[in-house]
This record gives sequence, C-alpha cells and structure tokens, in this order.
Amino acid sequence: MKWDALEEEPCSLARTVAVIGDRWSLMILRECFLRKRRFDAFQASLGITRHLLADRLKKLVRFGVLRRIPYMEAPKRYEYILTQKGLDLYPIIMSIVHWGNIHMVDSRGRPMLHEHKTCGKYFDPLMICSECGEPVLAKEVHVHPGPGAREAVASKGRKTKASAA
Amino acid sequence: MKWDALEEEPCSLARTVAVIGDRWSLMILRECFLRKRRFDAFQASLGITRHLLADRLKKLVRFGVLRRIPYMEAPKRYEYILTQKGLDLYPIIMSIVHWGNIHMVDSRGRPMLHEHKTCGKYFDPLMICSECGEPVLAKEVHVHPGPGAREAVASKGRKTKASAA
DNA sequence: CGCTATAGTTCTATTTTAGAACTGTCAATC
DNA sequence: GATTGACAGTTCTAAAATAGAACTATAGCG
Repeated sequence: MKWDALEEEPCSLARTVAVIGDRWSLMILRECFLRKRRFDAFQASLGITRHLLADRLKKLVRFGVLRRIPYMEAPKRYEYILTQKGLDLYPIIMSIVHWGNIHMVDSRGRPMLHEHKTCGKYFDPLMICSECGEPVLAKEVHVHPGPGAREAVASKGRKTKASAA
Repeated sequence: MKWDALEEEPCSLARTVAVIGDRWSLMILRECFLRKRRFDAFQASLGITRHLLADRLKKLVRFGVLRRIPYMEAPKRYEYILTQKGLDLYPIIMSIVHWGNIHMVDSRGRPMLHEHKTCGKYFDPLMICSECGEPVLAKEVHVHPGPGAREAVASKGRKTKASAA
C-alpha cells in the first residue's frame, strides 16, 4: 500500500496515519511542541538526515499541520510553526508520551515531567468520554459505521426495511 | 538513526515511537481494537504484505503489546491478542482517530462512530488533566526534566547549591 | 487424490532512508 | 576583499525496508 492510498481509506485512523504515521514526523512534532521552530534546530536535536527533514517538513506543511513563515528577509529564512490543526495533535503526542512513561521507563524514572500551569501540578493526561465524563476503556466502546463508511449509507439506505431478507 | 537507537532515547515519546511509530503497527493495532486476532484476518483487511505483517506481529509480541496464543493444535494455529500493555494504547488510538474525525473527514462525514456503552451515547475522547480535571492545552503545559533525563540527576545533584557559579 | 484454510517463509524488484558532501545567500570579521 | 560562519536546504551513493507474488507445511473434507 502506498502512502497516498492511506489518505483515501474510509478510516480516520488511516488518514491520520497518512499524515503523522512515521517516526520522524512524530519526532518533529515533539520538537514543535517543545517550541523548536527552525531547520537546523530540528536537525541538531533529532539527528535526522537533512534530506528527510526537508521532506517531512514539506509534508507537514502540505497537510496544514505546520506553517512555513519567513522570519528574516535577505537572506530568506523560514521557520515552522504549528497551525491550529497541528496544535490539535497535542492529545496524540501526550498520550504517546504517557504510554511511554508507564511502560517504557527504566529504573531512573521519567525523562520529563509535565506541569499543568493552570493548576500548578505535575499531571498525566486522562482520556474521558465527552458525554458522561468517565474514563473510557476499550471494552466499553462499541463501534458503528458512520455516514462516511465505505458503502455504509448506500447499503443501509437500500436495505434497512428488508434487512431480514 | 536506527530503530534500536530510538528505544534508548531518554524520551518517552521516542521509546513509544520505537514500538508503534510506523504506519503498519498502528493499522494492525486498529484491527486489534476492532477484535481482529488472526493472521489472515489482518492481511485481508489491511492489504499489508504477508512478509511485513509477520514482521510487525513479531515486533509487537516482542514488546509485549500482543500475546501469541494457540487456539488450535494439529495444525498449530495462533492468534494475537492485546495484552494489558497493548490495551493501554487505546487512548493513543482513539486520539488519532479523533484528530482524523475532526481534520480529515470528507463531506460524507465520519467513517465510524464510537458508542460509550457505559452511558449509551456516541462520544469523542477528551484529554483532561489528572490533577484538576480540566482539558489540557499545549500552551498550558510546562515541561521539566525528570529523574530519567539525560544527565539531569547528575548535573542537578552536583550543582544545585552552586548553580549560580 | 485434489481442494480449501491457516500461518507463515522465500524470492526479486522497487522504494525509502542513511550518511555525507555540496550549494547559495548574507553578515560579520580579518 | 577574501574568509568564516549561520542558515536552509539539495544532491549524491550505498544500505535498508517494502511491495508483490509465489511457495511451504499441516490438516480436514468429499
């Protein structure tokens, strides 16, 4: 399967994976959320090859996750900042970090601690249900085809009344 | 950078990315959370090559995300089920799906809807602070080096009292 | 015996990535 | 006015990963 094909899949996970589903994109986003913005800064802290970095930045810009804006004329220099679409990736990044904190730390403990400035405490991200506010477990969730499912509308629409047939 | 190097990074994101930071691992996990368990079932719904599927399953088993258990003797047949460590990836999967729901759907709408069986409603995942219960925004979070940071303990320990020098 | 199902492995061709060096613009320095 | 350094890339070759298809092995069924 090509990367382009992923974008076309009738699945929100596949489509998101098409945007950020490789290690370098995720690592670049980590740097973005740590307030890094410049090509050489990314390159220095990640050890990514310059070629791939240029490639991934282009891709993230193309998908609207980053915006490339000049911060200096003559010579033209650009930096990459998160758009709102990019900022919305924060729960993904934090849940990835949190899983690592729980399952991948060595005896020395967590490499980083996150302070919630609003309440002043070190915190963990917690995923809750938007409707009832309770934490969500996988086994408590049932998945239904939505309006954008492949053929969901068509087949349902045609067959609803005669579904027993 | 090699995949192995990622595991060694003093960063919970990098270490998690070493486990699930490629498109196929994430797609396989999607299938796992949709209750798929068998080699051919994965292969059929993902279109992944058999070679890569075998490889990724081995990797996920090696990291303790999946467990390979026989469900039939003679001939030996195995299926792959999520361990607790694997189930703990649910917030990651759901936040990826949610971002796609918000930013990558076409005019037809969401491919899938998630029902929270506990409260009976379609829901979105929401990330809140474990301490104060409020939704967390990237700009409200400050990151501190933790005990497992590279040289964090050593340099802090030696220099604390003479940090101005 | 031939057919199907399952869970892989093996093969070659193509694509991606790694690693290093190179380009071009400008500012500051010698 | 040549030299150095910062920055944001591009270009090159070699190594690694992936795609796509075929093949293996075991067993049940007709």
